[in-house]
Amino acid sequence: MSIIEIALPDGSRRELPEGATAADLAAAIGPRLAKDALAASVNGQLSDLVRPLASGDSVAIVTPASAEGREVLRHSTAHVLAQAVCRLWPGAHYAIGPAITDGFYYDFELPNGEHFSENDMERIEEMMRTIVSEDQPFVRSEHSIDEGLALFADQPFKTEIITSVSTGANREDLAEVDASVVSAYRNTDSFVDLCRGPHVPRTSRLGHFKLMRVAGAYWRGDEKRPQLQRIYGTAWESADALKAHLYQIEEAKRRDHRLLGEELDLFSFPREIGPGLAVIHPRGGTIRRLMEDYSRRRHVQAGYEFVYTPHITKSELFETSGHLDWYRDGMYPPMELDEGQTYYLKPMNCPFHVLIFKSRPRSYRELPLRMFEFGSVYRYEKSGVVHGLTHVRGMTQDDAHILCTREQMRDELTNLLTFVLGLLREFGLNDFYLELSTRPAEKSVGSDQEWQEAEATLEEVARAEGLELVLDEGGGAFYGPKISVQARDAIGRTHQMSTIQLDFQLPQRFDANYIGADNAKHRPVMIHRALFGSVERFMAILIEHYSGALPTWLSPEQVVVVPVRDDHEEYATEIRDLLGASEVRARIEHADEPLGGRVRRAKTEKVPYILVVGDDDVAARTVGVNARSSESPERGVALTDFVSRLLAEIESHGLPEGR
RNA sequence: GCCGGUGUGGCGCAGUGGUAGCGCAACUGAUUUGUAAUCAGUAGGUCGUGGGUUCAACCCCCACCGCCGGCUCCA
Repeated sequence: MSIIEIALPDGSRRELPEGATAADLAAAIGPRLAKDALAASVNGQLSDLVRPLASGDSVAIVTPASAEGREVLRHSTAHVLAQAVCRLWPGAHYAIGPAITDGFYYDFELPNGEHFSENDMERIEEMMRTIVSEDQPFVRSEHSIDEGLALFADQPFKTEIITSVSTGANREDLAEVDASVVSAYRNTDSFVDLCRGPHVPRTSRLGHFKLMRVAGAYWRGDEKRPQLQRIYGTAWESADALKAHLYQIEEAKRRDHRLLGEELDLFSFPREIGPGLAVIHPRGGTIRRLMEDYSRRRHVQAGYEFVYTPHITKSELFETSGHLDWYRDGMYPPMELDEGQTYYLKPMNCPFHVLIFKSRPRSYRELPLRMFEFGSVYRYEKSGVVHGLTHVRGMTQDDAHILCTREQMRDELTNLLTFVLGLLREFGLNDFYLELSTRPAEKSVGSDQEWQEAEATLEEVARAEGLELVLDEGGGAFYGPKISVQARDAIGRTHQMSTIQLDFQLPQRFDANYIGADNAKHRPVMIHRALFGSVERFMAILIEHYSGALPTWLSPEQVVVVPVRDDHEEYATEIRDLLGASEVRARIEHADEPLGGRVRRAKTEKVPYILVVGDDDVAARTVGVNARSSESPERGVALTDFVSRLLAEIESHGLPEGR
């Protein structure tokens, strides 16, 4: 018998008899690996353990506690879900069931127009556990298109997939797959699923899963096609990993800005006003004012000028800008006035700013012209997508448009990116990566040269910042490339923050130009940019990032002074007034209930500093400092020391020196 | 928009085809207190809205509204 040679990830080589499988390889390496092995990665491609290896293959054994391992076991768990549903609802159609981040889903259509309800999850889960305990094998088979169609004759979604495979409709999937063959995985005589694989060897390798929710999902994501029911689940390699994930979900719930917004009395969505339209309460208003004030200050320093524009406009403006052509669905319906004029609420600020630029002839000496506005815009978001402050119908953008010459573009972008990151860091976000969206494949405006130059500049600028850069090939708008700053929050979620967008179209549509040094007309380049994105959404992200415990400089209330008895109130008042004189937001919690209760209230309100003052403090002009950030209170701190500490913290935004 | 869930005093929840309850908050009074809940009392709801079934609906049915989860992470 001949010998094959396999390369292992550590660079070593191992010889195996011909016909050996990845399972054999794992066994040859060690019993523990053999027991752990779920699948294999053969020359970078995931494959089943039982597939024979060829000489020269480089093979890595895939184990459960790895990204690939989880992907495989999640995908296999999805099959178990499908089988469970088919057992409980004979005749059910199953569509697709991939592994996704943290879990899997499967889309179904039940017979007789039946629907899952939330209560069914428990039954299905039970059936899944039965299937796991039956220790069914996953057996791969390969079929011709005709065989495949016969095998899945009663599964319309599967037959559609097979047909699309055979016609090569799904190119990217099949780059390396023979379009005349499909594969299937069989668990039992009665359950087989069309699938590329790979899968775990047996169902007993699964088990740490939980069905999370049921949701509607259109077949192929297309609203015009049938709506299926999607069951989402999560699956992990161990009970502990599952538990940790469920805990993480709980943690995210605890931080939900919608709940904290209510608890901390920051904002609300009165139903009298309408979905996605928030009112910001005084406490939330303080946060927002501080955010905006700080942003304004930074923008002034960075050479921006402030402009103000109306909330509504004649339709003509959005006809010229082109928004009515490609953004109409996102706009509130028009208002028809008596004189036959049509007005729209603005979904974007850019055309207004272009008009300011165009209000008189411009010289190259005026450029770059940087116009900033906290611009409130209204967008008619679909009713199902509005969500807290993050997806609303009325919001305020920290919007600016820079008009500059092409020669200035590079410097502007460079400075802009530094500016953005600097500003975001002041709010305590510090884990970023960048995403560059390049020219879309189909239609786009602007010359090749413009695009290339802009993309190259954005890329260069991104690299100069030394941040991770993710390429979103073809993801730019048709009118220009885009760079977006993504930030990771305290629990590792990423949020798209700032966007910087080049625009070759708008100056052209409005025929905006400037007179150059050569005394000829030139077209300026336009840069759209929002740093917070929407002020409301940014506020929501901060609330979640900090679990509502905003840094002292942003806290609606910074200090609560708690006199022990009411004869300490005079001293407490003095402290409050002293702080007030430095614009510190402080209030007194009067001595009409026990100290513990008053401290507790201030704690639940997440006030950064509670100052307890009693006999000792009045005598020595000290305070007892109970800081939000510390486990135990500090007694006898000199009042002057506390004040200077506090002011320094507020001034520095609580960030370390040399930030 | 579509699918599923949900809607009870300001907030968090209970509740049953037969006159609506608890905790917190609020208000009043007492309590004068050294670091996460002092005690007592009072008030507050046409049970999301509109229809229907019934002798009787918060509960059952229908419609609408709001909110929650999701709706191309692709055999």
